[in-house]
This record gives sequence, C-alpha cells and structure tokens, in this order.
Amino acid sequence: MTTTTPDIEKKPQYQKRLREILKISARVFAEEGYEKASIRKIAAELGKSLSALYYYVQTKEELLYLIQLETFSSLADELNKLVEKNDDPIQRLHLMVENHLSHFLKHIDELKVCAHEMETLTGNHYIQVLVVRRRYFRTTRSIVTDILRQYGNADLDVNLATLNLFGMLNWIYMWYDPDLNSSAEELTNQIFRLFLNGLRMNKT
Amino acid sequence: MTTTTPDIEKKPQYQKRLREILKISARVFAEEGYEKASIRKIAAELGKSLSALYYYVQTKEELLYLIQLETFSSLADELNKLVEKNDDPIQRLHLMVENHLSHFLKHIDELKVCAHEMETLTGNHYIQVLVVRRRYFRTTRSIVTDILRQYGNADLDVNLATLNLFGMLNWIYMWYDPDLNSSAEELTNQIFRLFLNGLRMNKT
DNA sequence: AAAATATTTTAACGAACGTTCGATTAATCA
DNA sequence: TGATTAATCGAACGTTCGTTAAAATATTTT
Repeated sequence: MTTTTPDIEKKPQYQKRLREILKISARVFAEEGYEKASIRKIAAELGKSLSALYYYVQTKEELLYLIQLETFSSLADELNKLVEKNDDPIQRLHLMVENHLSHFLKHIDELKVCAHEMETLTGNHYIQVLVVRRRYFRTTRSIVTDILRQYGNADLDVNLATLNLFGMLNWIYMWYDPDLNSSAEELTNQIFRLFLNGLRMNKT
Repeated sequence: MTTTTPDIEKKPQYQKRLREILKISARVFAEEGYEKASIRKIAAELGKSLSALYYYVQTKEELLYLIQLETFSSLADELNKLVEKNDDPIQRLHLMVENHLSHFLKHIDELKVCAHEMETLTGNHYIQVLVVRRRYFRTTRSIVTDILRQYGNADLDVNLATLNLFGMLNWIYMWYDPDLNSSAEELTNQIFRLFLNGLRMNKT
C-alpha cells in the first residue's frame, strides 16, 4: 500500500510551475495594479487556460499573498544573516541598504508589488505578511538605534527615522527606470550617505 | 434673447456641490483604492443617486483627475509663493517640507490619492497632471541644488536626492495615523533635519 | 497495457462594474 | 403663474470579473 501523505517532494514540477506563475503574476500586478489585473490576463501570459491557474492557487488573493510572503521573508532572512556577520552599526546600515536595493533590482516586479499593494491583502493573508514585515522593520530599526546612540543623537525619533529610510527605499519603484538610471552600487551609496549623514547631530 | 454662453458664474451651487463630490470621492479612493472603489459607493456616501454623479462628471477617471489636479496645483502654487518671499535655500527647504506636510495633514485623503494613484490616470488626464507634478518637482529640486552648492557637496546627485526627499514625504501616508502620531511641526522638523544633514559633505 | 494520478480545458454561473436613457422633481426666471 | 433650466432619479445595458463544475488529456505508477 502506498503512503497517502501529501508527498511534497513527489511532484518536483509543481513547485517549478508555481514559481513561474508567481513570476508572471508579479509582472502583471506590477504593470496594472492588483485590482485592475485580471486572472484571465495572467493565464493568457502563461499560455494556459483560466482555470488551470486554480489548480495551483485557490484565489486571486493567494497569488499576491505568496508573492509578498516570499519577498519579505527573503529580505528579512538575508538581513538577519548580514547582521549576524557584522558588528559595526554603520556597516550594517550599508549592508541593509545594499541588500534591499540589490533585491529590488533583481526582482523589480515583486518589490513593486510589495510596496504598492501593502494594504491590499485581507484577513489572515494580511496578518501573516505583516508579521514578516514587522520582523524586517525591527531589525532595520535596531541598526538605526545603534547608530543614533553611537552619534549621541537624541534629537531624532528612531521610529520616524526608520520609516523615512523605508520611504526612500520603497519609493524608488515609482521613478526607477532600469534603462536610464544608476546602478545598484551608485543607488546604494547615495541613499546610504544621505541617510547616514542625516542621522548625525545637528550643527546649531 | 438671452445669452447662450456657459455662464460659469451663474450657478454658484454647482461648484460647491462638485467640491463635496470630490471630497467624498477622495475619501473613498483613499480607503479602497481607485480601482476597487465604485461609483456606486461614492454616490451612496453622498446620499445621491448613481447617475446624479454623472451630471457633474463625465467619467470615474475625471473624479481622480480633478482631485489630483487641484492638489498638485495647490502644492506647487503655494511653494512658488514661498520661494518668492524667501532667499535662503535652507529656509526654503524648511518651508517646502512644512508646506507639503501641512497640506498632507489638512487633506490626508487627497494626498494619499495623489501618492498612491500616481500612475492611474491615462491619456490627457495623465499628461495634464504630470505637467503640474513636474513644476512642483523642479521648484523643489532647485532648492536642493542651491543647498548642495552652498555646502560645496558635489558627491550627491541632485535628482536622486530630490527623489529621496519626495520618497520620505510621499511614503508618510502609508504609516501616518492622525490619532497616534506626531504633529505637523514635529514631523516637519524631523524630516527637515534628517534630509538637510544628509545633504552635507561626507566626513570620510 | 491498465490503473491511478496530475494537469489542463471548455463552458458557464452569478455578481459587480461603469455608463446611459428617459422620465421626474426642484429651482430659477419671465 | 407659467415657462425654462438645473438637478436627481429608477431602471436597464453590455461588459468584465473571480470562481466553479465536469469532462478531457497528459503523465506516472503498477
């Protein structure tokens, strides 16, 4: 008698195909916005029929959920690894910005969908992604906290400063053009210097 | 024989009612997003019938267009006035941030709709709003240019720095909670100091 | 080859959407 | 008051949407 367990590893094609579906979905969501984008368009770009999608996913929202969960998890996990390997707060900040931007340039559609559809998910989908987002935020904020302490700067609010860092990082999708704009390094250095200098004490 | 000219000033109620329609529309668009928001919901919140809306406006998109046009125009016009009255680049920057944030706090829904639906309009609607947006951007960028020159800082790219300033300002709608968060002054000062310090030369 | 499972397809459902039409009421003017 | 214009209304049109059911095909396993 064969086992009736889900056999997650038995179907290697499934995961591969699901990933392609998420890739195409991210592109369509990024281009048209989640609400305007239709399942039919995604299916057409996949070269599959409409209901073939529902074999991999139960609802349209699950597509967005999986995209956001994977992207934020990846960002947060890699940042944690980087923080474990480096002690200097300033180096950590540089690594954080670099990690976020290289991720952005490699997965523009996914990051755009993460930034622009941050309040789109509902119910458990929303909460589960929020948990990962908060983990990513807290790690980043602890870096900012250390730098402010090192600079002896008590004038700036740590939360506000961190939110503004994410403002710069998350806004990029609005204006960045891969064909025209700067490289990852240049972007990283500019934002890193701008924000790091911003954290220093005020000359009054 | 009576004149058949449009008589723009003849119907004072019209403008007043149109403004209320835009106000409610901005709230619904801000709450649900433009695509998800329905004309029916807007009409219901107005206490009017669905087709009564079409007496004031020809399409749903025109609602968004009017909201964005008025908001960006107001921001740009007031910034130009402020720049004319003040010569010091650093004061100008402070006034720019203050103007933007006080506008934001007074018209949260409209600003949110401007930031979140920046790529939603199409055709002439998009272009006409883009013209005003560019005017607002250029005025701000010229302030940043002057400060960088005054600081003798040639390391930072002016466009990038300005885009990052707007990143901080436009991202606020994502996290700001009128009940919890700081006042306009506190927000202004934090962002102003963060960004201004950021523009200074790098201590290497 | 036969059986079992995995994947895709065609066709349709009901609901919600933006928009329009024609009639009706309210306000203004002669 | 009667006539003209402004504003609103109920009802419907055609389209698109997310989702589903049942059947058909492809793949894997026995």
